[in-house]
Formats: sequence, structure tokens, C-alpha cells
Amino acid sequence: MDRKTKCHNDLRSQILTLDRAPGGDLDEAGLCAEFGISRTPLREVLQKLSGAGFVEITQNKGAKVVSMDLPTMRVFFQTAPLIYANVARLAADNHRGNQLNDLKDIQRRFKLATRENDPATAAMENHAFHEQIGEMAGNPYLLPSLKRMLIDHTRMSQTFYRPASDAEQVLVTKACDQHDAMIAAFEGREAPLAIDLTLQHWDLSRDQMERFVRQDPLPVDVISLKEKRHAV
Amino acid sequence: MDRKTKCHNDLRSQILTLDRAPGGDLDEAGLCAEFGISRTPLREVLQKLSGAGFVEITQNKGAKVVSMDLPTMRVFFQTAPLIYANVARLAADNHRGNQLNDLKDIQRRFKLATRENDPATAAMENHAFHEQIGEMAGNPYLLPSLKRMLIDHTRMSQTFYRPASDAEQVLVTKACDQHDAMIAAFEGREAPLAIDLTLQHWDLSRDQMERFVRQDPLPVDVISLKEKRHAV
DNA sequence: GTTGAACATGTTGTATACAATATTGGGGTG
DNA sequence: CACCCCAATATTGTATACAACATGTTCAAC
Repeated sequence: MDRKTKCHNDLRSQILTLDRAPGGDLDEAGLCAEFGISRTPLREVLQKLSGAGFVEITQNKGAKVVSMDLPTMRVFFQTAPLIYANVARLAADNHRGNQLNDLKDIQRRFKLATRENDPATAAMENHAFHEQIGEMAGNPYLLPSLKRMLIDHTRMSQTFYRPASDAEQVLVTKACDQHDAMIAAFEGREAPLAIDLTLQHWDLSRDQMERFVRQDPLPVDVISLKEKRHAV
Repeated sequence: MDRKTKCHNDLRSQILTLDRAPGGDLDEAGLCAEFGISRTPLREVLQKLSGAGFVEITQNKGAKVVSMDLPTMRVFFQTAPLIYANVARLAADNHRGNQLNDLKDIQRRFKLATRENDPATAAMENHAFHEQIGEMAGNPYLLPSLKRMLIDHTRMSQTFYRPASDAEQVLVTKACDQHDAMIAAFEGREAPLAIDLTLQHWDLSRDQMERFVRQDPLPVDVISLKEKRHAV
């Protein structure tokens, strides 16, 4: 794979796994050194990531990882069922060709990652699973919204795949089973069932994510001292 | 305004007004000469437009205006009410500060453009009107979908603001009145009414746009002879 | 001690030259 | 005449040098 593409993919997954903190600075020179490319292609990568909602670029002030503030998260929880349910319905109706097989492959890798206790991979494969459902829906208008939801969904789910207790491990297994059930619904083109399973899956995620949000009284953002002072 | 920004805005509005044909090629050297900037910032503009769904970039093959094929348009008609209605509801609930005043300003300019028979401006102000409603909704997850819908909506509405007959002029006036009614609904924070008016407004647009689509038996895309041969 | 201005430094934005990749056209072969 | 290969050309991708802008620091004035 070409270094520019690798840079794009690495940044993307580092953002999704919270390896790059929300609100964190993305210094051009540093990233150039890190990925061994010059500033021109690096800036194009940042532009692309900005278009996809991973990064925020400010004129003359550089790029940051998109932040995750609490008011926005409230909007997230409000909006997710609408998008997810509609995408699931469309996916059941419209998927074609090898798309379902690709989904099964992703699910296989997802299951493996959860079994082998590889939380970062599990989170990324779960992301890929839901993005693939978006592709199956065949709706270029809804897809950008879905992708933006998935960014924050995956970031908030990071702790989910690092189960501390047995009870939490059970939830991961349950999520995995729900994926299997969803695949079956897509295969049978049973749209109402797909919607229902999707909403169940959402309920599970939501409970987990709300715990994640509540758990952490500190803002998820990296806030510079200066900005903090302004806030006071 | 800086030349790079002007380049971005000009390309954007030229695409929306069909001045740049869907599927049409965007040559870097040509655009550089046209806007008096070098290739580096021009490419960044194209990246940005690509992220917003105005332009498609293919590796080593340059940029094109996003195409408008018939299957996608079918998806458009299927998806629009969902997005528009939900955005309207959220806008009624969540708008704040000067957002409503900004909307009124846009509506004023829109009305003026329709009265003075300035179809391109009317189409752009109508676009701005609905984009502003998107801002008022305060939902960063739904907004990208709305914006993508509006791109094709505005492109398909181009003939709408060039009314040939009196009967068509009546429809434009009706659309304008609906905007006023929507503003009133937002002002009173009457979400159900806003949804209802939005769906009525959509019905009017849809009839008009379907006529536009049917009217033209040739594909809206610029298809090269080579691609045509492939299709045969 | 605080404020403000000027300078020094670092970071981002742009232009240009060069490299890599597509496309086109011509000549040769079956 | 059709087809294919190869060279010539055009277009896109990358690196680098320079310009513009933002930030942080120093020093002087109050």
C-alpha cells in the first residue's frame, strides 16, 4: 500500500480507537516525519479526513481531531435510531452481489477479535460491519450521516470491547449474536426484522455508551489551558 | 474575498446551477488559469468540494462534477421526505439566536430574485434557505445528508425558476408563500406544523422535479463516447 | 505589576519544479 | 482493415522553497 493511503488509514483508525484524542492537535510537520511523506500529500489526507468528519480544519490554524462534547453526544443518541433503522431497512431491501458475503467476512473477523481479546481490532471490525450495511443500503444521501454517526459510535464504544467483568463479556457475546441475526435477516430480505434487530442492537450499544459517558466526569476533549481559562 | 475562497464558491454555485454539467470534467490547469491560483490550493478546493459531495475525484484521473443518474434520482425521491421532515422538526425545536433572522434575510432575497426574474439567484437563495434550516436543526449528524440532498435538489430545480407559463409562475409564488409559512412555524416553535408545511413544500418540488426529469429523455450525465461503447 | 508593542519563532498557505501515471497517435504486423 | 505495441504528449501526484500568518517572548512605559 502506498504511503499516502497508509497515512490516511492509520490516522482514521487512530482517531476511531481514541489513539488520537478528540480535540487533539494534528501537527503537519510531525505527521510528515511520522509517515514519511511531504506536506502536500499530507494536507490532502487531512482535507479528505475533514470531508469525512474525522478532522476539523481551521484557516491558518491547522487540523484537529473532531471533538466530542456532551451536547453533541445528546444529539447523537437522539439521532442514531432514525438513521440506523432506516439504513437497515434499505440494506435488507437493496443489497446485492457480494455485499452480503463481504458482511459475513467482516463478522467472522469481528468474532475472532472478540474471542482473542483484541479490543482495538474488535472495535474497528464492528465499525466496518455497520459501514458495510450502509453500503448495502445503496443510498448515497443517507450514507454520509451514517458514517458520521459511526465515527462517534466507535469512539464511545472503545471501552466496550475491553470487558472488565464476566457480565460485560456476556454483553459483547450478545452483540455478536445480534450481528449474526441481522445477517440472517438481510439474507432473507426481511426488512421489518432487520429494523427490529437493529433497534435491539442499538439499545445494547446505547446502555453501554451512556455508561462510558457518565463514567468520565472530565470532558472527553483535550482542552488547552488557554481555552479553559476562557471558559472560566 | 480571497481568490481561493472565490474559486470554491464559484465552482460550488456553477455546479448547483448546472453551469458545470453533471459528470463534466474539471481540468486542473484550466481552472488554475481561470481563477488565477496555482495547482496546490486549487487541488485543496477540489478535495473540499469532493468531501461535500459536489465533486468526484478518482486517483490519477482527476475530478468531475458528481453525476446525476436516474437510479440515484429514484433514491433521492425516496429519501428526501425523511430527511427534510426530521430536519424541519429539529429546526423548530432547536433554532436559536439570530438563526431565524438570517433565514428571514435569505427569504427576502429569494422573494426578490423570483420577482425580478433572476432564476439562478432564486435557485441559490432557495438552496441557502433550506441549508439554513439545516443549521437551525443543530444536528451535525443529519446535516451532511441534508446537504447532499440539497445539491441534487437544487440542480433538478433549475428549470423551476425559469417559468415558461403563468401556471408555472403561480407555483413559484406558492413555494414562496410556503417559505413564509415555514418561517412562522419556526418562530412559534410549532414542530408538527413545520413538518406538515415542509412535506407540502416537498410535494410541490417533487411534482416539478419529476416533470424536469421526464422532460429530458437524454441522460443528464456527460457521457464520453468511450463509456457509451463500453455500455453497449 | 500590568499592559502593550515590537520582534523572534514556529506553523500554515502558495508557487513551482520535477516525478509518476494516464492518454493519444502512429507505425508495424497479422 | 483491424489490432496491438510503443513512443510522444498531456495530466495528475509529490517534494521543496518561499510567503503569509499566528503565537509567544522580551522589554519598555505607565
